[in-house]
Amino acid sequence: MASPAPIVPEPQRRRRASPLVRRADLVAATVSCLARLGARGTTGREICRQAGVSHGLLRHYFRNPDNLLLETYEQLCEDMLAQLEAAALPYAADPWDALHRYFIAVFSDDWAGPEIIGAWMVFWQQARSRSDFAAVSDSFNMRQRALLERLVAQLPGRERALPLADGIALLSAALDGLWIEYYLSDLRTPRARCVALCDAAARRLFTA
Amino acid sequence: MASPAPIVPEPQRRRRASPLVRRADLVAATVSCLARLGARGTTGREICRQAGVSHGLLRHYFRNPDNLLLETYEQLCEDMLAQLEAAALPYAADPWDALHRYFIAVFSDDWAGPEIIGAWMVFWQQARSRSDFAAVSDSFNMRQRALLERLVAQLPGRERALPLADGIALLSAALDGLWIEYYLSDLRTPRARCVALCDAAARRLFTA
DNA sequence: CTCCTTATTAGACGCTTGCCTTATAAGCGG
DNA sequence: CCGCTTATAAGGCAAGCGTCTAATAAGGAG
Repeated sequence: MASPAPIVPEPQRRRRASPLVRRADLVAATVSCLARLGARGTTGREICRQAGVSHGLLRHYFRNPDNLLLETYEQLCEDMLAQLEAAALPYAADPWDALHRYFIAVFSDDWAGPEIIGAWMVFWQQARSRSDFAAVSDSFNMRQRALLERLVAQLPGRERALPLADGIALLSAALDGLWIEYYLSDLRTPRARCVALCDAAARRLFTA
Repeated sequence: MASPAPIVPEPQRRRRASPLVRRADLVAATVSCLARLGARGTTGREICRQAGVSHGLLRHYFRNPDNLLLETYEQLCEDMLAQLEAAALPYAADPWDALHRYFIAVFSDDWAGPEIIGAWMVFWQQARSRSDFAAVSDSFNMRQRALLERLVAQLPGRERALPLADGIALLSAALDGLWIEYYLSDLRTPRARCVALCDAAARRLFTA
């Protein structure tokens, strides 16, 4: 027989990490948890479990789990916006191409990947009841909309069949809708088709 | 001084109700809870609290809270589909008008009202991880899509700028996107504008 | 009116969560 | 090499949840 287990189990490894790294770890674990387990399964303890740290550590970096959630939301939005701008803003001879690159970026694995996309749904839900989440959501939507407007404004063609504001609102809505569709079943509406549909919608909405 | 409270508090009123009524009560309470409190706040006990029954009763009608959730989802889908059909299918001299009525029904207070709309988000979320919810979601989407196809097929005009399938996919996506938009802030994009945008999109997508 | 089904309540149990406190050691400054 | 900061682990506590069991009465059948 093996010797009995020690009464006091030797403490877990404690490799000390830079605060910034640990915060990033926790944020990443939060996204993963939200995507995999949804709002109900995402608890402070579960996040720490996934991050491989003791549950006491959460409090050391964030006041409470909700706070971590909010910060995760902020960072996800920030990252996505930065990436969208990086993809679409560089000069392109053809403005339609810039828009196309924007569409591709929207459906990138970095935001719409199976390990992430589920988190957005939770955040949207929070945005309806919690004002702090709503503020982040509003800011994000406004900035994304502004970027889209900027891209559309570059398109050639003076006469349009639709008021510009309507066209942008519709394109934006279609984008969101396809996103949901992709979210619900990434097989039924694969990424390539989503992008192609966006392209088609843009042509149809912004040319006479 | 009043006499001391009895040791055994007299049991709550027990008015017996028909099983069907009680089930409906619980389902209604579930929707309300989901909309008001989100996925995290919607617990079996909270639902019963809201329905005004003891928490033991849930088990009497449903095997567990998750089961109640699923049944609620099914019923919500069923009701919405029935209402959409009732609104759009009656004969109209002008097929565009039938489509218009369909749009109005989609944004009706019965499904998109502030006391309900939050529930959908939770269900969508469940649909990603739980296969039984996914099945309901798939069925609902297919039937709704079929209805939309039927309405679009009635529209006049042979030549179209877009493949029909693309047009329907885009219109459906725009519908969903506007729905989200309306969900996130029913002030920013009021119902009337949502419907108007849908009308505009349909004209633009299904005429040459 | 009585009895029997069953809708309903009440409570116990084990588990998990969030919050807080305490103890420990990792790693840097001296 | 030593000591101080602080990142980290561990555990206790109350509250809430889901599950299950037992007790009770409401209301129709006879």
